[in-house]
Amino acid sequence: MDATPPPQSVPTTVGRNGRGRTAADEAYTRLREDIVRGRLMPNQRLVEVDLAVTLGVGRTAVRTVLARLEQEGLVVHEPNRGARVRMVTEAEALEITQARGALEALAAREAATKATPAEVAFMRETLAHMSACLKAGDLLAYSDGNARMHAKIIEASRHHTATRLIAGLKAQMVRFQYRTVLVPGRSARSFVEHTRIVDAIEAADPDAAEAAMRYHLSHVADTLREMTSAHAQHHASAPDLVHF
Amino acid sequence: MDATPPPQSVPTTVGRNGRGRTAADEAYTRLREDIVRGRLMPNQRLVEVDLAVTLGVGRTAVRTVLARLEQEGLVVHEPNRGARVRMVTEAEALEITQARGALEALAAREAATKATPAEVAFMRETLAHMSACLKAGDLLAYSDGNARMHAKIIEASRHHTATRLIAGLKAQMVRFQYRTVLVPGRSARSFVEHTRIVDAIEAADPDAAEAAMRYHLSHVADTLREMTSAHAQHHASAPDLVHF
DNA sequence: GTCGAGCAGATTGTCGACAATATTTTCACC
DNA sequence: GGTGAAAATATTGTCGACAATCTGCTCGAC
Repeated sequence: MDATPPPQSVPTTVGRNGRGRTAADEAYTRLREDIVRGRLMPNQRLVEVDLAVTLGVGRTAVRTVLARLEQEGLVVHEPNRGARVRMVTEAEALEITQARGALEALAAREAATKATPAEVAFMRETLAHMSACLKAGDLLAYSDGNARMHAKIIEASRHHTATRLIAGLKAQMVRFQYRTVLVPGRSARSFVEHTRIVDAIEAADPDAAEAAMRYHLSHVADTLREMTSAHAQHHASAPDLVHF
Repeated sequence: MDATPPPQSVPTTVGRNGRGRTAADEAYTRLREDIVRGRLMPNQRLVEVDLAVTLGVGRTAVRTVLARLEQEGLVVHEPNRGARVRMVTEAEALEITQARGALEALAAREAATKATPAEVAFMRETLAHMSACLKAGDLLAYSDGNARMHAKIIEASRHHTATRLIAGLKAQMVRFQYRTVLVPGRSARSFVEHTRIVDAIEAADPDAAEAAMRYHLSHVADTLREMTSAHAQHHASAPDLVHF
């Protein structure tokens, strides 16, 4: 009842290997998603055979997947003692936010000299959309627009290294993005800050763009810092969203 | 003569597993070193069986090692086509330097509030040592002191995330550190810049420390930019060193 | 002579089995 | 009844073997 029925081939996820995508890659994507989306709790043990069964691949594949995830910082692995989902403390979350901020400031600077008119136009549209959401009081939609905005700036920077590093940092934070603060009144200020950033990018002024982004992100970090100290007092307070 | 003699155990590198260090870890360290130290050329193919023989481990271990190195950005891996040492272009080197600069600026900021008196003292000593090297014209020794200084600042920041990211970026650059520029007169200015950074850290002034580091690193990036464009003209010019 | 089909050779992807290590349980002894 | 050794269990570390895939080459048709 609990043993894998037959050792007969492996039609589980495979069937047809989706063009160049190996089964291990598939497993990597799936497990990564499970961790990032929070379906696997922090500190939860990751037993190789269990994962192999779940993901429909051999233990070897699971092993390389775990190695990748460890290097990525999503998993910790002690020799002979197995792997666990990495626990990200609030202090670490602050660190990650700071590092991400430093890199996004660089991205903004680069975007100021490299963004195409189409990209700037997209930013303007997003800005308008965000403004509308703000007026309508739809903070969740505002947060989405916010994410799109930052993604566009990063894309416009054409800075492969910064993009890669930011993506990695973001993955470690997703758990926190689901329960981060929206301090009352923060949205309005956030919107103004974003407007300044786009202005600087459109004006092709790298220094101004970097400074504006830095200013914006320092506020985000401050907000996060306040949140964590508040969190220490009354646990599980209001449902929150940080506005980047 | 060329086949591994007997399937008898594996005393190759092992003998006694150096306390918690698995054979795969050993292999990882060794291969990483070989890439970083330049013993393996960029774009060189990394055939799994060959590496297995060289490193004295099985192919499975090699495979996880390659997965880690790929995630780390030292190796590229195409499905069914194997792995190669990643080729870092000069444009990418500039990117990496910029990203590293952004993170080191953050580290300097943190160091300003977290450095211990002992750490500041060490920086002062290093500064004095660098000054002496400069007077003696020993640029190689100066470069060493320079590296120690930056390492100390990063350590003093106690910023685990920034430290980790910087280490990763550094590894990708080592090949370039062996052939980067020392523009005439750069050392003297570099020394002044370092002094300002340490001053700010000692004064526990985060803004000043970050600004000083940013100023310093922008010069490094400029130098690197000039070098790469010059490199395009007359290849393999003077032996060079970049002063961070 | 050039082009494509088809056939080696080499290399990677995947798996199950065995050995080594850590963890838990059992049980004899004080 | 508590304590420690020693077996039993669970899990990871490692390997070789087989299948799938890619690469380069040969060879026949046009």
